Order: sequence, then C-alpha cells, then structure tokens
Amino acid sequence: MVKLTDVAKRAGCSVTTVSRVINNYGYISEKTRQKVHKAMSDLNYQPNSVARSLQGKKTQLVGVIFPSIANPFFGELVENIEAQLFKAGYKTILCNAASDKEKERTYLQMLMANQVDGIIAGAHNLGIDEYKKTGLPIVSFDRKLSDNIPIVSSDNFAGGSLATQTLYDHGARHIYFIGNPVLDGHPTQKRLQGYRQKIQELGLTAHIHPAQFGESLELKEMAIKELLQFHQVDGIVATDDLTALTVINVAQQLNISIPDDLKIIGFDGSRYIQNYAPFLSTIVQPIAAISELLVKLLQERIAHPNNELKENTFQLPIKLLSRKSSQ
Amino acid sequence: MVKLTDVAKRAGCSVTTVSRVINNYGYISEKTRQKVHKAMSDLNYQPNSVARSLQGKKTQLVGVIFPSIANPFFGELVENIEAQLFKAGYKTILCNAASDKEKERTYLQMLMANQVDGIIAGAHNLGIDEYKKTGLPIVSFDRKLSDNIPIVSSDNFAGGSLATQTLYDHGARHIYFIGNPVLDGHPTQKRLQGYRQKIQELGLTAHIHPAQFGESLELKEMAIKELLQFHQVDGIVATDDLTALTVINVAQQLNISIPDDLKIIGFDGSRYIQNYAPFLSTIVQPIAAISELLVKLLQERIAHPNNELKENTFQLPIKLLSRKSSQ
DNA sequence: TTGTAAGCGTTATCAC
DNA sequence: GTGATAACGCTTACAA
Repeated sequence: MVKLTDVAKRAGCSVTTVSRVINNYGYISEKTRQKVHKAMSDLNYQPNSVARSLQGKKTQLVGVIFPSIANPFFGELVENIEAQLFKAGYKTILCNAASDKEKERTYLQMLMANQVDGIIAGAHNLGIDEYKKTGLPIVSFDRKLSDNIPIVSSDNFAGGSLATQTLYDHGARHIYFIGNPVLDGHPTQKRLQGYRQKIQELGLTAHIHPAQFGESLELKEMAIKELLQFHQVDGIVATDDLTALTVINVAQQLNISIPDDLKIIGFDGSRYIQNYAPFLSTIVQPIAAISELLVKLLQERIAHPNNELKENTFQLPIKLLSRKSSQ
Repeated sequence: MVKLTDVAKRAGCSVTTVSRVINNYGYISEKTRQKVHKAMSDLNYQPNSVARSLQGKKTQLVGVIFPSIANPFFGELVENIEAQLFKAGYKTILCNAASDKEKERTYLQMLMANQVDGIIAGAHNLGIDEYKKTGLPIVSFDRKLSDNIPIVSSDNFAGGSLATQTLYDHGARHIYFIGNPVLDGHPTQKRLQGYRQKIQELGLTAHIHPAQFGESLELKEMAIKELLQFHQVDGIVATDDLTALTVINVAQQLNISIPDDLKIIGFDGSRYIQNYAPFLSTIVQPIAAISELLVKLLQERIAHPNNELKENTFQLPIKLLSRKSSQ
C-alpha cells in the first residue's frame, strides 16, 4: 500500500505538504501542488481512511438498521437511503436486524467500535437505552425511539383513513382492517387509528382481523381464509401490500371475485408492487422523500449532535394509487 | 470514548496487560484477568476497531456490490449474504452499483480507502482491471471477472434447458425465449444456451425475443405485446421472474389465457415470488447456498490471497418449481 | 510557503 | 507475568 511518505518522497517534499494539498488548506505554491498531484496519480495513491479516522476525522460510515430487505418495500427504501448517503459522501453499513435482538445488539456494538458517524434505524427490537448508550447521532424511520431522536414516517393515519374512504366510495359497507391489533407504537397503529376514525365518521362498524407482521405466510393465509369464509366482508384495508396480495390469492382460491365481491387496498406502494401487481390499489409512501429527509436529518444531527430538536416528528404525505382491486 | 488507558488505570495495570486479556494471548494471571474484565464492564469499554485496523489487523469489513436490491431476487440474495457475513464476523458495506460506472469506480476507491478485507461483486459495469487494481480479495456472483477470481452461479444452462423441457412436456411447441440476446458473458447467456440446445434436441425452432435487463417496464411491455399479438407462441421461457410477471400481465390485457393458450416459466424463484406470485412456475436459484459459498470462498481468499485457485467456477444446482402458469 | 514532530488508540516487540 | 515503548498512516500545532 502506497502511503503519504511515498508520495512525499516522490514529490520531493514533506508529508505535511502532501497532506495539505490533499486536505486543501494552508498555503501551498501552485508548483508544489502540481508536483504533489502528479506524484499521487503516478503512484495511484489512496489516502487511508482508517488512519484518517483515528486522527479524529469522521469515518463517513453510517449504519443502516432495517428488517428484511427481501421485502420489496424495505429493499427499495434501503436502496434509496444508500443512494442519498452516497451522494452525501457516506458509506452504508447494512444491518439486517430481522427480529433478532442479539444480532441487533451486536451490530450496535460493532457500529460503535467502527466509529460510524451515525445510525439510521428502520426497525428495532431493542429499547431506547441501548441506542442511547451508543452516544451516536440517530434518526429513525417509522418508530419512536425517544424524544430527542427525529422520527420520519409517512402520514399513516391519513393513509388508513384514505384507504377506508376509498373503499366506502366504491360501495363497500363491511370494511375490515387486517393488521396488527396491538397498540405498541408500531406505525401500523396509526393506520389502524385512521381506519377506526374514518369508520366511525361513516357510521360503520370497525372490524379488526389480526395478522402480525413477522408471521408466517401459512398462518396469515389461514387467518385470511377464516375471515373471507365466515364473515360478511366486502372491503379490506390491509396493513401492507404483501398482506393485500395474500388476500387476493386466498380470495382466488375461494372463488371470491375482486373487486366485485370484495374490494381491497394495500399499503406501501413500492415501485415493485406498482409494476408487477398492477391490479392492486394501494396507499403509496413517498420513499424518495423519506430517504432524502432521513439523510438530511442525520447530517444535521452529525453536524450538531447537541442541538435541541425543535421538531422531532416528520410526517410525509401519502397518496392513493387507485387500481382495479378497489374499484 | 473510554479507551485502553482508562481501563488500564482502573484495573491498576498497563495497557499491554489489558490488550493481552482482550486479545487473549500470552500469560496473564487469573486474578489480573478478572480485574481487567471488571474494569472493562464497569467502564462499558469498546475496543476502537479503527485503531485496531491501523495496527494491521483486519477491518472485518466487506464490500458487497450489487445492482438494485429493490429487485426481490437481489434483495433476498444480499440479505442472505449479509447474514452469512455477519455469522463470520464481518460487517457489510452495501454498494448499490446500478449501472453507474462512475459510482462503482468511486465505491471501489472508497472500499480500498476503508481497508475492507474483501469484495463480493454481484454486478459490474467496470472492467477487470479496475477491480484488479484494488489488490483486494474478490469473489463474484454470476459474472466472470478474471481467471483468478472465483465465480459462483446457478447452473443457468441446466435451468434454461429444464424450463424449455417443462414447457414441451406440457404441450408447448412454439417456445420463445425472452431475454438479452447479446453474447457478453452475462449469465442470461447460459440460460439462453440451455434453451437453444434443448430446443434443438426437441427438433423445434428457437425464437429469441429481445428484452434487456435494465430496460424500462414500458419498453418491455411493448416488446411483449408485439410478441403475443403477432407471433405464434404457446410457450415462453423468461429470463427472470419479473419479466415473466410482465408477460402474464400483458397476456391478461390481451385476454390470452394462461396456461391454456400460453404457458410460461420464469427464472430466479425468490421467496417473495414463491409466496406472492403463487401461480408462476419458475426455475429456483439456491439463494442460501449461493450466499454461503460466496462467503466461504471469500474467507479463503482473505486467508490465502496468493493461493492459486484449483477451481474458479462453481455452479450450484437449480430446481423447478412447477405451478399453474406452465401446466 | 514548507517542514518537524506530537498524537490519535491499538498491538507487538522487547526487556524486566 | 507484566510493563515500556515503537509502530501503524495520517493530521495539525508549532517552528522555521
């Protein structure tokens, strides 16, 4: 590995001078600058960012903690975040937390040990305390961690509400919500609340059919089959697109016609779903905007770790993608 | 940040001793070991891996270069790779190359600068030379980079062949291949070759309908529409599942019944497709095995960078997932 | 405008 | 068994 001293030797100057032209500060004569540049490219020199970091410089490394990126929504979100981080000069350390507390804890330690500049957390099984202990700038997607951690999410409440209204407008009167019924600060909750409120406004009765996020497909299918067979239902607000697709698949098995007998609308609206499930209506989250904001907020936190936050909750607008399944 | 000297001070010994117990070498009395451990946990000490790396230790960082992880197949693959790397004690730096040469080049430089221990390359727009210049251990998924870089892939040839045979067995006689027709070392090629050979064995005529990987959905749809409307076709081998889904969507628009009028089979078989497109037949790549092998090979390269490779090509067996669309 | 040298937090080589 | 101390490659006072 070629290093600073090699460049200095070849350029016929001191390491300080070389460092100066690299970091571009202090006074250097144009001639020296030229010489140094030439030496660097001759030797194909790459500053060692490990050494640089040790010196107290930033590592330009960011930990991105998410559940499964095999899920197209998270895949697309992480892809966008990575792109934004790259644009801002950061490298992304991918931490797939899944629902493994121990793994998440280990990752947190690794991130500290690697002196990352910050963390974007899109899932957490761990409590606030373990995150606080890192002492690192953190921003969060969709989950509240603590008061002084900015949280970005879509307007889940409006989404739940809009989905419900949409089904109603197309004639549904027995509208069910499929999702996680437990109140735990999970974003699904706001979707559910939006649903509840709208149902009430419309003078209908709320029905919540449980389906956990991490649940196996088989269990979900069973639960959905039970719903479709034994309940009077003509509209479904699904907590996410994958659940919606499962409903559609089960409905097909049961010869229930969508949208004639049953209207359904999902949530998330990844490009992937938009392209390859073109019949599915869905509430679209603004993935690009979310990513941009997450990275922007993180940069602010990194620049001013101790600033009080004037605002810690950012809700981005969702929009309806109306397709066949709800019409 | 608490550091070695702090621990040493609290434990009442020298940094050397502390370092010894951390790295667990040399002789240390049990009593000292206890004291040090206590001091470490009292202070919640985390070794600084930046400093450690500077000292010549490995960074335990691996660059993972892939095209879009929003694509469920790559999403699942990268997720599996990340899991394997984690198990082996590595952190994953996610590099989404897309088709941006400049970005890929920059990433390569960053990876060098960060002293990563190795690279897993699942896409490359750049030539071998730029990769070789890094001097880093590399393993590749699905693309040949150079003779001394191990390449892991599925048995694409067998896949193409098996897909074709399957369609034939179910009665198709006008079987088209949709994919990239250019011969460029892209894995698609082997799928195509498998198709060609099988078609020949069966005494049929080969028809290749072009569709590029990175192409926009609209263009793909147009090309497919043209195919379905103006050609006599009763079977399609698609180069990947997403293309297959597009065919199905277009067929539906054109009121072509699948599998009655047209049988189709895709390629990749991510869990996602298996779960949410349950009607689609596909050739399943063994994602878990691929990931495992990639990481294992990379570890070998890291351990012995200069060993000659006795074998540089690893083809993992595919299998058929037979569903409605091809029956 | 340029150079010398101390220091970042570890590990490793000696010496005791 | 344990402890000084040089070294890793770089940045940055401080001198010149």
